[in-house]
Amino acid sequence: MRTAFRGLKEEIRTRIVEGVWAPGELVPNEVDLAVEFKCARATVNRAMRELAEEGLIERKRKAGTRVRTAPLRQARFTIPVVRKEIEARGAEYRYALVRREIMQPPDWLRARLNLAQDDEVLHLTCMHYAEGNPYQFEIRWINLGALPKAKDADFSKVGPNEWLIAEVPFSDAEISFSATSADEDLSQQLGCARGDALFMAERSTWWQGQAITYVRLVFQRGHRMTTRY
Amino acid sequence: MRTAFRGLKEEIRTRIVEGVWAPGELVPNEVDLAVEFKCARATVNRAMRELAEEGLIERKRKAGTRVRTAPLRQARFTIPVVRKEIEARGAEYRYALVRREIMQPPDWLRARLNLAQDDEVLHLTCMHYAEGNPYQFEIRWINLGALPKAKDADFSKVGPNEWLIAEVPFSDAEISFSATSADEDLSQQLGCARGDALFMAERSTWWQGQAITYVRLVFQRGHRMTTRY
DNA sequence: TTGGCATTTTTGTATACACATATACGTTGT
DNA sequence: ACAACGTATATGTGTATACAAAAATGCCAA
Repeated sequence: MRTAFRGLKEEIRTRIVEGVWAPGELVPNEVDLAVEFKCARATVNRAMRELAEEGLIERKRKAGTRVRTAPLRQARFTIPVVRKEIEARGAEYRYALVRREIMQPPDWLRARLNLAQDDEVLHLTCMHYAEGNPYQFEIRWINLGALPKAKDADFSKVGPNEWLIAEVPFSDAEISFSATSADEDLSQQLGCARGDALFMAERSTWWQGQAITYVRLVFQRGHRMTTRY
Repeated sequence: MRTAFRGLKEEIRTRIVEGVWAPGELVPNEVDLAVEFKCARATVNRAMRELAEEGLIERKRKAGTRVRTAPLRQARFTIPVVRKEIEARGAEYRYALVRREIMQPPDWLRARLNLAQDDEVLHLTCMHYAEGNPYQFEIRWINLGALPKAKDADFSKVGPNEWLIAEVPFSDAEISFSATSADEDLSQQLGCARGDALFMAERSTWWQGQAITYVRLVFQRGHRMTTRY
């Protein structure tokens, strides 16, 4: 309980999880709590605001603050750079460029990224290894219309992800997770059987309304993405 | 720009994404920004604190605030109740209890939930349908040692998830996502071929140090979990 | 009864001020 | 050269105060 608002937050949190303040019930207002805890209203306000942010309580002017009946369960994932993810586990990271090709985008990609008629794309496939074992297969397309520099970049040593982060650090993205079946290519690269179920992430990235890249990341067999909340 | 700190936040954000303040660079300190924007330092502080929370900038006392070189990419998922998820899309939701059984927990479950020697578990399997089509297969174990009430609950109309949310609304959980291959049971229930790759979520739930439940949620073929960030 | 308006309560935001705390950096002493 | 120490500085937190904005409530009039 180093600081007041933190202590307050925890106190309120325990009162809620222990059921002192039941779901749906009205929590005392800020002024009353400030009196009870002998602090300023601003301090109560900060504690409550953060708890609302976390989805534990619901606040409305005049109506007051109440404990959520159905708590808003939300989990937060940090999307790691694959190299750091591997190194964080104390494993040795290795990268390899598998294929590189400049091409006209297929229709599905043109639609997905909303590309212009004459935009070309750089198509890359890469492998990421952890401790020598296949870890992640990366299939990427980069919009050369938005990022012509990518044509001259050397992706044999540094993966496109890290290159892009250095080049376009702040972008909007849509990410989705799903399962996919290992085709011939995937089973070869990831060292698994054809038809194995693999965890896959797809990400489309934009910067100032322009499509930058679309990537599929297919993980080794048995991969799990975990978080607590 | 309804409120000052929001406007400030957006202004700072654009300066960062547009590259006015480059990655790794020091941004002006709170006092200077307060002068520039003609507001109080507390207002600047709030804007900056939230941006740090979002992973855009990094703050250290005395050292100042700098733009993150590798922006902390983090996505937030709201974990929905399956019924609401389906109804939110305007589809009709239907639920069915497939199996119900009270049993001794298998060893792997005992280990995972850290169960006592004589704890029994309620094993349930259920189906969730959207617009009449299989949507999600639920395989659940509830620790009767912690929640004896569950023995008498009627899970034929309301799914165990919704029952549990009403019963133990605020719990800690660990969730993980992966891919699994459809076995005989899954392919039957979800109407897909054996061996199909399916997206799966697993969740272990605790309340005050006691294991409540472990559940596997296997989704229909082709399911995606998507978010923007 | 019902619709609309004014009142009042509660949270939301902003300000000025104070002090705490971490820590980069320069200074001093060996 | 290097370690120890002190100091300055930027962020972190807390308080008192003020006004704004939303919205539930009650009142009044048609």
